[in-house]
Amino acid sequence: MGPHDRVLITAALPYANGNLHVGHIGGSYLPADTYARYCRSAGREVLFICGSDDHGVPATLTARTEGCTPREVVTRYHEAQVKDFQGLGIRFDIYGSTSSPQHAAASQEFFLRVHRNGFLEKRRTKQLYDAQAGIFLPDRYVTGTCPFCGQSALGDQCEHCGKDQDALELIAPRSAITGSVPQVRETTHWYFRQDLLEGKLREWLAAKESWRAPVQNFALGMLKQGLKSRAITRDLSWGVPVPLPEDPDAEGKVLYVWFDAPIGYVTFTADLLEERGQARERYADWWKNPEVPIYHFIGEDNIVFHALMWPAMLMAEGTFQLPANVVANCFVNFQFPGHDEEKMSKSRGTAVWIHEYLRDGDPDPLRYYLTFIAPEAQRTAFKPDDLARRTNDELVGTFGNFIHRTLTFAARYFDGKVPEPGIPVAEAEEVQTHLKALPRLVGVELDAFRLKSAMGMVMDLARMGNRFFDYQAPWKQRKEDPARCATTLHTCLHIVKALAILSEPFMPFTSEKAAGFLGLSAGERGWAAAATPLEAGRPLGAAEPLFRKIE
RNA sequence: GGCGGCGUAGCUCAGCUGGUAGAGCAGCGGAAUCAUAAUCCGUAGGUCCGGGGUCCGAAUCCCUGCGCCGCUACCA
Repeated sequence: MGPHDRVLITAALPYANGNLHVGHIGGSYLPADTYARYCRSAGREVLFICGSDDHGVPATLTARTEGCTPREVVTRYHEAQVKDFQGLGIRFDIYGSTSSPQHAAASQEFFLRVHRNGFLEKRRTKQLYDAQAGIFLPDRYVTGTCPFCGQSALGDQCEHCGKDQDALELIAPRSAITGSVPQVRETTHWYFRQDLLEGKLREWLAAKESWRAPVQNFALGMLKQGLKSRAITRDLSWGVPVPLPEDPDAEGKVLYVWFDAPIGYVTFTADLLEERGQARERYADWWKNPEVPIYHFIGEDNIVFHALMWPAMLMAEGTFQLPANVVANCFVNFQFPGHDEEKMSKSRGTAVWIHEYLRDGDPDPLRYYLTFIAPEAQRTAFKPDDLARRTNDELVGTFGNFIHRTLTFAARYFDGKVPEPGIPVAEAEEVQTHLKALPRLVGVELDAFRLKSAMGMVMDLARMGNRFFDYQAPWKQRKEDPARCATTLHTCLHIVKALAILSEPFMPFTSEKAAGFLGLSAGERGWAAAATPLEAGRPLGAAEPLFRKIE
């Protein structure tokens, strides 16, 4: 058993205004699912939480374009995302929605506590307003000319000179939504005084020893520059209403998505417990219990929020514990053969969409490949050729082949049963020794979130199996030394069992099939069971190829 | 501009707190035939981006130059 008996794992909330591509999966959902599966296999009590982030401007714009309601937009994408996750075996305990009434209530309560604790400040500001669309424009929806370099720029930042912009300073501003000339209007917003928490945040972050360096460095670097208080309300109709009924300024305002979204993790935890017949309030057993580590899996773009703003929110609220780790991956770029690496992009057609992949692709090879190229420390690129090569060489050739050759051999020459080990053989004992230690070794890597390394150890086991099989040459031993042959197969079957169990976090569908060949019941598939061999006489099922070649 | 990252074999990358360069794939040579021709063995291949410094000793620490990249607060 690992360091903790109970863990709370979250994966970044996908925005419910688009489909998922391999970058999303590799960056956040797959690592989170892999870790969650490992924890479950190791016997820990796990809550694996995710859901769609339904609020925000883009959903309202999509709705406007399509002539439907934001609700319809987010429902459609929410369902599409659920399908994608299921197809890939990403198994959340709950996939909630931030547009639920429960979430609104939870966010409002959180807001009020932060307010009462003195971390909110009301300010009157000027902002650009699109009269034609009838909405205040977020900075990035304003285009114009950069006052610094004279080139065209967006309202939040100039791409040419890199300077931060104040949308109000842009020359000849236009609304990116309607193209009309925006008006300057006054409005009131509530600002979150995260700057008051800089010292506490720095102290908390600096003490983290096991965080990935890029995450910690990045967050500490931001702190060095100083946090700005940040508006956490918006003039929109789609979102969680600001819960200050006695204040006329609050009318028609909602919470900023990045304020309500992370609270979604808490809401969904309560939703899940309710589903399981417990009181919603029991969420506190997880969120306010220092015995339970909370791990947030996110993409690199989210570091600011999860390592700074969200912890600041939790500190300001005052009753929650802070995340134990924020596990961030970098982006995955995309590279067609013969082309330069590019960002995943909808418009340029350089994204591999999950629903398209799943039409004729198997989930496990994608999971395997994404874990192998996982950008744990730096960006990497998704290359279709590379996916095919790794599938064919490593999954078909090494992993699948070892299991298949072992099982077909046992079926043919040992009557489809696990043989009684014959005489002791030194090499077989070495394998036993290795297998005895392996679950723990792989577990150490997983608990340190070195998923690529952990999976590499599992693949190495398959290589070891092939090497052992060839070296022993049971097809020869069978005739010359049947006792040794029995030992060989007994050992190989133990390796198959270990592969079936230890590959589960990475390739759950394959693991399920392999465990089925061995007739392993759910109770026999626990992580530590990989260390012990199959008992002699156990009947084996018929093996079939675990993977098919690509192309 | 500010902050950060990367540059190791033909390719993709490992190399934690400094102690004689590693893996997979591709290449070359061989073995084997139980297996989805899937496997195994052997072999070759690197002034660890350049330059300085610290040290008995640096891919590893410090400085500097070059090249690539990211973030900069609503793209995982």
